[in-house]
Amino acid sequence: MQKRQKLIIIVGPTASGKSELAVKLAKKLNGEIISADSRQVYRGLDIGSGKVSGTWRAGHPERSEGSHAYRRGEILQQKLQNDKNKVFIYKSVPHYCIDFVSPKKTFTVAEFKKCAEAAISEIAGRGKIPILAGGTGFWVDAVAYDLNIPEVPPNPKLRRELEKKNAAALLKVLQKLDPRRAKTIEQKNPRRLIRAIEIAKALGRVPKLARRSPYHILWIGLSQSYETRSHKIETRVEKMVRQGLILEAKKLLRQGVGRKRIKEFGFEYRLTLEFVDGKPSKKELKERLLQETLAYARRQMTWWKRNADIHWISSPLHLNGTNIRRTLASFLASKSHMSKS
RNA sequence: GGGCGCGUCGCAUAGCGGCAAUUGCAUUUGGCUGUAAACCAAACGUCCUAACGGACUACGCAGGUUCGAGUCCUGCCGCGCCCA
Repeated sequence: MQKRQKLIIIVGPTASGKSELAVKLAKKLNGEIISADSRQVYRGLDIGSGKVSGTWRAGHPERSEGSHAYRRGEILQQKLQNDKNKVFIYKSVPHYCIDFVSPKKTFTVAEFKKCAEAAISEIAGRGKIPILAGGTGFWVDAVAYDLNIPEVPPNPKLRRELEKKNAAALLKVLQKLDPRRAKTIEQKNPRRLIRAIEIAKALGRVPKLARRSPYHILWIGLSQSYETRSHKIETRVEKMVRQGLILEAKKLLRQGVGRKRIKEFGFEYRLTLEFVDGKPSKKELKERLLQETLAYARRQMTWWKRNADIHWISSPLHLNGTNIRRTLASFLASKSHMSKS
């Protein structure tokens, strides 16, 4: 029987300190980090997505000599586009799958999955331990459970066509194409229905979702009390606005990213665009940002709550707690391979 | 002082005399098969019941008309606009 690759996964709601914990663990355990955040993959979404501020480095992640550091956004980045070994460095720890896609493109879960898997075997191949950290539940699970996401790329033309129909009509279409999936799907969710039809048209039917676990995983979750969370989020919102969330949105506009596209990058950007258009005041903007962020954190927790494998800790600082320390130690001592199998 | 209009469940809105009362936001809970910070669902006066359901309290306040009033009438209070 083949030994499974070890993987540490860090999850938690926004502003819980995932990045900090990931870096801490990476340094302690000689690991490298894979980001699992659906917006931090894009270049230019820095403040609004809460991205850490790192630099790009060409060459092998471990060979510091002969490699060059580039500040994000510099022209030299173009040179890096073709460099397979480029790596995003934050606090001297390499980060993968972050800050490398044009915001004009759409980067899907399936692409992320490939990116993360490549990074994991890359890291493991060098004898280091991969740490997957991020707030996008679906993306994390896609990797953790090797979800067999159907190989059907988005079909914009079909989607545009289907978007004209309502949920009931879409359901009828799906029922004809794939009655089995029609029974299990959320029957009032147009987005899901459209996607299911898209898959069914391409493959005949929607394949059953298989959940495997190709990795030996240690799940660590960060959670805090409601008070701590709202306090932290309030601080984060203030900081975002101060650091130039509004300028960032304007910059995206200037770069020719469409308004509709920008709104797809989440409520921060949607609300900021509304502010730019002069609807709410700055005070209202902050209030709404706070409100939306709290609601978002709640939804994230809904996703993680049902995952019984997660070891919850309340702060990155509590890594020395007896329980988590023991768990970590036995995980590291367990007999899985560190190198790729 | 005169004329008009408005006061509804946190906020905003709807409500031909049959109403625990519409819708949006917020809130709470939950879901999630290539948009996932997206998208979708449920609950949201109080109490009782496993449930169908029932009881009570509610549309600024006080009266009145009516079998029945958020809805009509009178007065009061508060708010807004216009004329003085």
